[in-house]
Amino acid sequence: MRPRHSTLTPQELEIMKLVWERDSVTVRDVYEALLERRKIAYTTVMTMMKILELKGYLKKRRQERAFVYWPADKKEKVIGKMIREFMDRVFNGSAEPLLVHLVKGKHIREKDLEKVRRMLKESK
Amino acid sequence: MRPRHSTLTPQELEIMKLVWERDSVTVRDVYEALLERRKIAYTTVMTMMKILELKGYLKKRRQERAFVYWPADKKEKVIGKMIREFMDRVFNGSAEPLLVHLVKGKHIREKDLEKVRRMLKESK
DNA sequence: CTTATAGTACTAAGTAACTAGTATGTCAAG
DNA sequence: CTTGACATACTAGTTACTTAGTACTATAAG
Repeated sequence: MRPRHSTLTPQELEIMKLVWERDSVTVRDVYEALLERRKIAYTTVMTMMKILELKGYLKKRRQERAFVYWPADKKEKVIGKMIREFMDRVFNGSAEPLLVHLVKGKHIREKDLEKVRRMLKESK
Repeated sequence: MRPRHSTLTPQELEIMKLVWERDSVTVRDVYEALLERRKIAYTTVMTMMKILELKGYLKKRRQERAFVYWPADKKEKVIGKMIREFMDRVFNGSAEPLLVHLVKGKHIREKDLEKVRRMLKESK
């Protein structure tokens, strides 16, 4: 049996990002935002948001005829879990090799490095 | 249509880690290593490794009766791509918010922070 | 009132991911 | 020579993920 994704799937994340940007949304709001990037059906978005509600990422209430959805948790909390899951899966749970990759690899621009240096100085 | 995973799936990664640890392996090697953690069928491992070869992550040659597999790319390269994919998907491609999460969140132990400070000092 | 619009509910279906069974062939032991 | 061990090849099934069509309902416009 295939295990269920413990965090947001790619498409779910794409929708959640839009919701977090807007605090509360209708299916139509998300549909129109997604349409600007790619072809997608209204009912597809509806299905995805129903799943997100089922999984506990969205809450909803009726407002007139349509449902209004809003995030159940703060973005930082959910993203934090995704980072944790990634570190567990890829680096067996330790952050250090991830940091080494980020610093040694070409992943970071100099501007970002400077910001991290300041953050680290503050958290000393 | 559902898009194919551009990087290693969780189960694929689990196998690749074992291969990288050992340089070259048979299906049986991987099978026995996986068995120590969970119940799995020999043919399941074989299928997965065939897929990994098909996707270009493994190479193989016949050695006597069995195939011997070895990694097509270095671990650092593949993991680097996974980090890049993660940053793209979750943070729209920028490393900075990931670093902020790592430093501000509870993800890093003090010992690791110290190591990063040293690394950053050297890369100044 | 009829019709267009906009929403939900329900159903369906394709593909990737994951798992494993069955068939087949080869080699070594007895 | 038969049998057991062990390898691959082929086939197949389940579930998650993703997408979307169709039916139905309620509201608003003409």
